[in-house]
Amino acid sequence: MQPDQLSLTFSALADPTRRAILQRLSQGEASVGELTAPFAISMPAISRHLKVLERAGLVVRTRNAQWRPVQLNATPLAEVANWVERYRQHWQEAFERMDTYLAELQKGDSDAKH
Amino acid sequence: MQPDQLSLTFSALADPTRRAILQRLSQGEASVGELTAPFAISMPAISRHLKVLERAGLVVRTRNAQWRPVQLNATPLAEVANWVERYRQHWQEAFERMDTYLAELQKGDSDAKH
DNA sequence: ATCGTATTTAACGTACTTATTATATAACAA
DNA sequence: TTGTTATATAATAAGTACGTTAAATACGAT
Repeated sequence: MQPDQLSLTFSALADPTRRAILQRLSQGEASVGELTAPFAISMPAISRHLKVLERAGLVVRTRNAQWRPVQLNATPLAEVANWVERYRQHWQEAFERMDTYLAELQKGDSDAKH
Repeated sequence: MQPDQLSLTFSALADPTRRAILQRLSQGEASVGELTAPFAISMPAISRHLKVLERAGLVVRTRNAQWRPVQLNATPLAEVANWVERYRQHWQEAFERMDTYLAELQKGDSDAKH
């Protein structure tokens, strides 16, 4: 049973190296070597990360001589945005409750000074 | 090296069972038994999923007699929304390019009929 | 105390993830 | 052809994930 697209996307995003790769690619395509440079891990490791991103549809790879430029494909992120939006109301309410609570705490504090 | 919060959140969301649990909880708190019922997996398995969600801060658990009601905490999703928003422009452009391409294809088709 | 219900933890198996180093492949250049 | 550069794959190892069943724990009721 292969995972659904959304699970594939979330799982690809669950690694900071891969998110950094996506961020780099948001500024334009890059070769595997260029993507490896900023990290302290080997090129094969990056190559595997790229495979994960590719399987999730988050990058596409072309070919240019001995380089294999990697490009961002952000379209799977639309589904992520849709999914998370359903919870916006919930977290906003939670933050409001937190604010109210902190304000109450503050009030209690200044009362205590008297 | 423990994972950062965002990785923890994405990784918790990368499982369809856990996402279904969150959806259920968005309608109100539930016991572990209630959360297990809709699934074809054992209660210990659900209990583990809940532990993952708890570690990611996506649920909180209270206590009520022998029940341990689980509640949604959507606040970590705010960070997810922020992260993904940075790519909105990219996927919108990609969809536009796709639309343009499909329109071109369509035009080519009708041309071909002549 | 003992029993029943709700839930967690333990023990275990299997499969996946992620890294490493060493080797293979692909394309260009001389 | 031979060498150089860029990248991928193989082999291996350690750690994590996720499911199962069986046993432990926690609480309430009798």
